[in-house]
Amino acid sequence: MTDSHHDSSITRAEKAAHKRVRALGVDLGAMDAVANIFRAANSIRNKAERDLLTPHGLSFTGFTVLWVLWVWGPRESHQLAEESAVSKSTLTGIIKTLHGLKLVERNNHPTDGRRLVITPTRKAVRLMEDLFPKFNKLEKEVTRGLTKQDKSDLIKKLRTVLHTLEG
Amino acid sequence: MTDSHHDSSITRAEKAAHKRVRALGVDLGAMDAVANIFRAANSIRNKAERDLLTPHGLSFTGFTVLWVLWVWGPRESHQLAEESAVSKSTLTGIIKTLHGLKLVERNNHPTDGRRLVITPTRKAVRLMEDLFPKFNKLEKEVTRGLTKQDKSDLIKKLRTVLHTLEG
DNA sequence: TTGATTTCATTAGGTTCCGAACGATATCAT
DNA sequence: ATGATATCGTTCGGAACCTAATGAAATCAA
Repeated sequence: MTDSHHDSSITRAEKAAHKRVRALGVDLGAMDAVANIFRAANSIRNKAERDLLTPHGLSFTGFTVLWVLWVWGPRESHQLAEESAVSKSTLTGIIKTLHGLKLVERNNHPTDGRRLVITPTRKAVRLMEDLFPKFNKLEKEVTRGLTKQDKSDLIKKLRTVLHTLEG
Repeated sequence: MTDSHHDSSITRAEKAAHKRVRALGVDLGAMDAVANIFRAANSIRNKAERDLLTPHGLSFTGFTVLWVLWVWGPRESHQLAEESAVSKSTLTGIIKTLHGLKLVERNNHPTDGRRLVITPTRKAVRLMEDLFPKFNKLEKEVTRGLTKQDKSDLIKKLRTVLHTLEG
């Protein structure tokens, strides 16, 4: 039997891992579930950066921040950091990079001198209108092995995990 | 459109995203599937670093590299980089850090002067024997909202995505 | 009004992360 | 043999990423 047969079977790495931990009373289902979440996230991220983002000078996180601004409109720094799932100090650097690319404006809050309001520029809006459909095309491609129902089930299970983590 | 509420739940973010892209002929299922893979991976990673790894001076990637060495035994650099899903240059830095922690040895390849063989130390093996069951406990906790069958389904769908990416 | 506290963003210091360029070694062609 | 090519790991330059410390501004106490 050759490996030309395409399915979603266990990998060599997983077999080796099972062998290693078999004696330790480990929950293999939980282990493989978490490991595959990481693998999928890394693979998709790398592909998106390579095929789509790097040619535009954007990192994945930079794209995420721009996406949040595109969806929600102007945001204060701390909100933007939270929605983008990065620390405030990381956001400071990202904003600096995006500002250098003329993709965001930094404005003082009208009444509170400590706060900063980040606004996407017209250039950023145009970029996202071009880039996001391409990104979604990539999302569609990487999930093309799943039916609509499969995707719905996958989303539901991942939300369950997220809910557990937040609870 | 002005919102003074502060209820940044996932549902809210997803609703806003849907509203933003509704007119663009986007595949919302693919979008949410990918977004939730990223969210789950980030959350689990952050929790593992915070609760388990940072107290031992390990980064998540450092832990991953150690895990690969623990499962497979001594590896050459390029194999180790590939199994750990990092670039060669990143691995150089990680190995430096792990070497500083006395968790790996760096040995020349017996016949090929270019190659490097990385070996986990006894200290590393002891550390993993202590750490991995705790890590698995965390994996069990974050997936406790899923039945065994749920986890099996989740794994299968993620493998399908990975296979699509590799094909 | 001052001083203490809180709440913002930034800076400081360090690791992780990448691609590209680099030296060193091995291999291949002639 | 010897020059060209390929394959190693490292270095370099720069961005991303974190926590802790700092600076700046608002708020609270008295």
